Amino acid sequence: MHKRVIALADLNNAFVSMERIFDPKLHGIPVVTASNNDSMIIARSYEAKALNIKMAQPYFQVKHLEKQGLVARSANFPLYANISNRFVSVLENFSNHVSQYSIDECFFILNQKEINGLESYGQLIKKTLLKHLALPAGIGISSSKTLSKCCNYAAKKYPATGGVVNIFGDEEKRKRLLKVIPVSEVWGCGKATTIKLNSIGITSALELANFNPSKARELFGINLFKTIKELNGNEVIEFEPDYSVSQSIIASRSLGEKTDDKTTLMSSIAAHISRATVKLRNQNSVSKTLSLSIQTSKHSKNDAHYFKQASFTFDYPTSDSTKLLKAASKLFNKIYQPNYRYSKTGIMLTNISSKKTVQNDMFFDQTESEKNKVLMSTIDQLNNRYGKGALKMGTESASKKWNSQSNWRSPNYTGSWDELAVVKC
DNA sequence: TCTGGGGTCCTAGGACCC
DNA sequence: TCTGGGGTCCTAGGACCC
Repeated sequence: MHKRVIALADLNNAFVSMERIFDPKLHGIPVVTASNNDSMIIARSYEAKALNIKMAQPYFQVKHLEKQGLVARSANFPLYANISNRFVSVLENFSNHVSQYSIDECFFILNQKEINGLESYGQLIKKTLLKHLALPAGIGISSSKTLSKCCNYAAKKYPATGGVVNIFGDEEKRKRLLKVIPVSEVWGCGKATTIKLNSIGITSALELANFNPSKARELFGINLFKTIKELNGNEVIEFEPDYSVSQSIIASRSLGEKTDDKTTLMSSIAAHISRATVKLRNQNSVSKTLSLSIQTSKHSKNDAHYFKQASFTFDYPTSDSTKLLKAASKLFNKIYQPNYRYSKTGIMLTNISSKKTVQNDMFFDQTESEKNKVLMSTIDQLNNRYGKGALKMGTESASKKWNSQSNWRSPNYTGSWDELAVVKC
């Protein structure tokens, strides 16, 4: 059976590398990127990893390392998204089939008969990313997504690989590679699966690859079955799922300060509705179900934990912020309890369908729908022209107290005319 | 004192129907 | 004096990913 060449490009320490493009001072020193509220570490430079800083570690635990030269940046997602698009563009020069998997990873298909060999083609791609975008990357090449993930693991872990690992069509290499990869590092094997696999004596990726697939299906479910097939070089996971239309849209934030003030909480919820519906309308979709959640910190030892979620299903799917806000307000009053120190609010839109395919029956108020459609597109246009948040719903502005901290945010170099990098020459 | 935000898919269990 | 079986739809929750 003919096999396709499935490659993966994965940016090294993506957010830190992206910050370094615009601030050369950050090279060669320990740098981390902090999540919203500057609370958690979501990217680390090699130097930061060497200081034993862990992924997802709370920042306050490593703050003392600032004395040893640690530098923090607040996450700047608009900037990262922009650079990510350029990353995809570069890869499109090398492959006609590029499928972006995450902000820093792309799968792509290569021609098996690549003239100078797949490995040197991989090196060329890596060099081009470094030259054009100043982004270091690892390249994995094999015949399945899961194997290419394994290749990438080795490309990063073993400098001798030169950052490119190609095992396409090489059975011996595949076995050697999988032998040195712990099963916990296999794409799709999380904590729970790893514990269960270890308990039946499977600790390496190779042992997993040799595990009976139907037995695995029975004990672990369909996903591990697929993983095993993929580890054996079979392309099972769909190459190009449609990422352009989300099936659920989430908007949530930790609050800058814990509070039980209803106005503040509702104001944060209104802002979530705004962001979520813009995204919904941009993909030409409507949603039938709104869920809302409020919660206190899971980690606080002194406070009682409270998490409550409620949802509402509309008679007709909608993308109208005002309708969603009204529903959110009702849900909020249903689940709100005073005297808790709330730390986070969130909403989720589900039951999403394309605007075109929605069928309305004779009771649907067409006039009102048209009126709101015009209002929504006006809001979107004004926000596009004058910047995000230029026009807001009343509730949104009622309180700013929930806004989160980001004290070390780099400028939005590529997304805002006011924040372009200044080059002196 | 201080622990993110955004997704996907699968599964189990309840409601309801015949 | 004894508790069908199969199907569908929905929801909540879990596991995983970055």
